Amino acid sequence: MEYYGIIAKSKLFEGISEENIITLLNCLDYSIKKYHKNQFILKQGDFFDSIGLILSGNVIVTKDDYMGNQNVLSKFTTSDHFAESFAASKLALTVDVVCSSDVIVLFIPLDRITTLCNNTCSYHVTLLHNLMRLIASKNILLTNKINQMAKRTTRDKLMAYLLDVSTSKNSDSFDIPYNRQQLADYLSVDRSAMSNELCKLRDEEYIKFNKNHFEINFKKSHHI
Amino acid sequence: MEYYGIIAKSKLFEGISEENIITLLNCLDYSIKKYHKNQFILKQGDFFDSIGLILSGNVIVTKDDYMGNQNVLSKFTTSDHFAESFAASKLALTVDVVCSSDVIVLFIPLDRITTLCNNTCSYHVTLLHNLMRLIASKNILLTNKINQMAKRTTRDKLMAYLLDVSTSKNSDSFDIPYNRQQLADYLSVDRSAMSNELCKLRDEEYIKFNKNHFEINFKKSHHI
DNA sequence: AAACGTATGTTGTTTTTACAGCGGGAAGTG
DNA sequence: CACTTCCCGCTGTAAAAACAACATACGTTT
Repeated sequence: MEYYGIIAKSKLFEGISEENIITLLNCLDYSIKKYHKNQFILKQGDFFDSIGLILSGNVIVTKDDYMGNQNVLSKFTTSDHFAESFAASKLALTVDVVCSSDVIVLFIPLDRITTLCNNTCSYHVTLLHNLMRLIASKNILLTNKINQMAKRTTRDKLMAYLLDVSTSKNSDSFDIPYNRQQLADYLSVDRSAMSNELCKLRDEEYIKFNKNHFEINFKKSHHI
Repeated sequence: MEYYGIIAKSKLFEGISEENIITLLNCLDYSIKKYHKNQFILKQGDFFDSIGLILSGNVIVTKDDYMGNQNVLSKFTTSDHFAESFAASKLALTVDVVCSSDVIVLFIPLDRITTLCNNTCSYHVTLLHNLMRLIASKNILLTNKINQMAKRTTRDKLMAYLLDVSTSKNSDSFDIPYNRQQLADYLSVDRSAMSNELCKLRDEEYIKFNKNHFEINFKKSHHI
């Protein structure tokens, strides 16, 4: 296996050295599979009990809507992992996972991670904690996003988003990780309408911004 | 402790008998706290390392928006659990947890669940699996909801939701667990506008419905 | 039967959004 | 420099949503 470096870079194996990964993998009953471009790795409706870790290539997660359009929900690349929530939940997949290039994937059965082995190789617990932390963190992110998207107007969506970022960075002045188009996609609104709304918010002195740097000026206390 | 029955009913301890819960709790270094109505259990910004399991009473999860309004995000009652994602993610709370009645809570430190004890009490692993399954399942639900809410029009939101329910029930004919107002709240749209759109969809013969029973008539294949 | 509450559908008005299109500025490139 | 590309802001129009108000149906209570 020439892939230890790639595995070590993944968030799943964070904090575990390459040497320890070699030992650990022996516990994990892993398998490696190769796919061609455009091949399906997983299909909607499948049940799947393993985590996928991409050793090489790129995959996309897609979902068909009622008009038959294929929507890309997310993209993953080398060292990223996928399907962990489906494996852990034991629910059927609600999406497709498709190769956008030739791909090599390492699969680790989830129960080999959650059921600690007898020899308790010391980093097995780290892996379990990483997995749980990753799934739980995603949970928080998704909940926050829903809270932002649930606002009825673009203005309120923006305010909710900016307030969340401000809170997490613990400052009224902060950078956001998106440009305008990416932010609009994130909030699921039209870019130009959003840009317009941002400028109105600036003119009304709720916020200041320059490129992706923002300052907010409303934190609570607006009302007595 | 007169609460074993309540604990046994929780999803966290599903599949573990009351007797085994008594044994298991000894491993878990739990604590029990009592709160008055309107008292805060957890506040935004807190870091918290335990899972809360409600032994008695009701709590609400709230979040303040930029206008200072308190929005209720969810409600929990006896046998429900909360804060597991924050504990597992090690992230700061982005919400408040407040008592809407007098409340008694059982707190279990998360690392006592994820770090299995030496005597390996047999149901410790079940608890860990339950926890992971619950967090991962919520993850899937949230992802699906985002995918539905991300549609730009009420019509598309409805279609995405109904298609998801249909897929999960594996049938074109199914009940949904919401009345109109609840569905509108779930999709974060206006009830009457949504009701209107549902009727248009019916008139265009995309769907049929009666109360909370729906039949869909579009599944893919609409386009060749 | 009458009165009431709840859930749902309907209609008209106002507000907000999407959409398409354009222009200007910044950054990169030949 | 000339040219392209990308990003962002701006505008007008058409579509959609929110909102408010009311109608209808159905069950329950009195």
